[in-house]
Amino acid sequence: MIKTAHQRASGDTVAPRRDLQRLVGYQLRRVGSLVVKELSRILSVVGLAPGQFSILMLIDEHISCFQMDLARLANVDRSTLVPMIERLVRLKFIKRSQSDDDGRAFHLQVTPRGRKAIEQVMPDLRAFEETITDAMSAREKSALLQSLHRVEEALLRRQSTE
Amino acid sequence: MIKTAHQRASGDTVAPRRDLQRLVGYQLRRVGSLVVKELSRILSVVGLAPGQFSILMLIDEHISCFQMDLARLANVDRSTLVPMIERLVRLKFIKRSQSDDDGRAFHLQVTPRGRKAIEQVMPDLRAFEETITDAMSAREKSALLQSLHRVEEALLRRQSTE
DNA sequence: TATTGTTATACTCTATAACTATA
DNA sequence: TATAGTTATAGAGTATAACAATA
Repeated sequence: MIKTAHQRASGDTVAPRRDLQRLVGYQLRRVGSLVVKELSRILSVVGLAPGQFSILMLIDEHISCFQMDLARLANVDRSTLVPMIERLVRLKFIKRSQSDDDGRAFHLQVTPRGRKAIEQVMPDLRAFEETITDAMSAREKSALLQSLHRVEEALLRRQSTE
Repeated sequence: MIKTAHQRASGDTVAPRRDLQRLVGYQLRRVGSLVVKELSRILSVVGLAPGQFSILMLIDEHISCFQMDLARLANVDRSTLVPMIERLVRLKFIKRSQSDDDGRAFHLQVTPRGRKAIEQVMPDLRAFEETITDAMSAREKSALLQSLHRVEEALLRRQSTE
């Protein structure tokens, strides 16, 4: 009695997984992409994608920073930032102003409109946080966060020594 | 005394982060993208990207599955799979054979060559696992993995109720 | 010479909608 | 009608290399 693919439910797979699920790297990638998918939905009400919003948040936290600062903070190449910054400027969520001290660089600042977008979306983001840490105790939650920070540091270390 | 962006070291940011680092969702996305970056490097020796390799692994674990099975297992749309499958077939890492029971569907199976690619890359992947769980005890590691599975389940639940 | 930012280009991952062939 | 898979298309995120302007 053979089932079609669509007749198989989630827990009813073709064969058992072996060790894929036990790989932290695999699981991080998997969960990361699910998070992005959900964030896309939430952030679409202000017209931003997850990456763009995270840049907006970083600018908000680092008043009057340069793009090179952001590249380092977000762990991306400076060229990656260009279209994101462009998008945020076009939506008038941030303001660029040439630095007096350095003619090559631009100060980036969140505008009131950008602040409003952040505020508008925060309740949903907090609800999202609640969802993903649903069945966890406060202790578990902070352990998870700490582990994630450790993984991040290990990855950054590894990256810089190559 | 103003520093240029490049003079600022990693721990020496323009202003302190506030709560971004404490958001599990943000941190998962951040770490997820670092993982992908590193996996890209590791897997490039067999000519695969992280997504493509994860599909190869899933096929290996679910002998003779259909693309619809994979879509569910990998949490992606069936159309997303097409170019990945194509790539794996072109590299002769998997084999497609039409199902006798269902003329629409194809059985997917890893070839010896595909197995070899997996084996070739496993040592580096294991070393990568070591790196990212570097300073963690066995207890911490399994707690992290468990938390990640919980987050995944919560996300899948949320996704399916929309 | 080195740095900031841009441009051109390319690849991966992702989805939606419309399509073909089969059930 | 519904399902398996494809195609066309689009957007997001990522990087490398070469460039202009400035330091």
